[in-house]
Amino acid sequence: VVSSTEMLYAYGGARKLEAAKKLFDSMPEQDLVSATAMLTAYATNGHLEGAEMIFLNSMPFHDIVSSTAILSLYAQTSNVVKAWDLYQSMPVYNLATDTSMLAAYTMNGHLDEAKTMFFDMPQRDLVSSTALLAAFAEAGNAKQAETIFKEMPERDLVASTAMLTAYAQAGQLDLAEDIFNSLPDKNLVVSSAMLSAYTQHRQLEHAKKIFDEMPEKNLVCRNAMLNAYAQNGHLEEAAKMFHSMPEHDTFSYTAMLSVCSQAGNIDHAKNLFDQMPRHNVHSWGAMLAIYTQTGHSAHAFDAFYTMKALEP
RNA sequence: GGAGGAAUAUAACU
Repeated sequence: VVSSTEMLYAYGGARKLEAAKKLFDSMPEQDLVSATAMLTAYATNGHLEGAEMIFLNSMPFHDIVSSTAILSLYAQTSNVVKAWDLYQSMPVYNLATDTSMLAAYTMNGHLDEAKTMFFDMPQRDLVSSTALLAAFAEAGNAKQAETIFKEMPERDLVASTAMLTAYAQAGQLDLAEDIFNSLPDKNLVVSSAMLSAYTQHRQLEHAKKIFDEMPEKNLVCRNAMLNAYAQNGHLEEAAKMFHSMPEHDTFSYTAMLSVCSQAGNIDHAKNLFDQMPRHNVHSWGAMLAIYTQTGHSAHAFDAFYTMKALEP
């Protein structure tokens, strides 16, 4: 059971959900630990139904680790109410549990609840502090983010990235650059954050330089570069970027819809929209912009109401 | 042997 669980964990981390499922189903005995590893594999892939099924049907009982695993998934998938209900029902808490509940707030724009949660927690550490810092960052509150950052006894790359984003959101590009330049080791995430900071401040050349110097690239940083072109009016470069990407997600498509909107190309937009794997408020919002701007008011109303219905 | 934090997209509002 132990070695199979290690394998399960590895499959989960490698996003090999099918392989994980197969292995889990073939295990002669499943225990709470292996079931939690399977739950986490679903969670890593954003698969809420699968994770809930494991949680409800494949666990002899729930401990703090298994409950925290699904709590974290509720946070990621914007299920704040489910997260709170589960959290309430738990007999004991620890730092990871509290931080997951905190993340349910910070990841979904509930800044006031996040603050209350954070200061009511019996313990705080680098991880929980970074969660709140990121919430301040998103709210454009660099001052409060800075307070948290400076009070941290130790900082890591994750915390520094959150602080960089806080400065960028607040329009303090120079301070964001200071953080970036002070880092001895950079990764894909912090470089993407800096890239987007340059995009936001209309410094396309700097954004491109960061992108070109990145030793590894993934979907997120390619989307970020696509948006650097799109948001700075370089429509042809944006299209070229889009077509050169090995894969696309809803972020890539929505960025391209915005390119079509700027180019006034409604037919291409419709094509892209139909190709999208999923539609959400962002894709409908982009279509709304296109319809509004081209005077297709009936379609615009459709898009508007569809969007409203999708809103959480 | 299993759980928590950072980067990318949308009309309007702020």
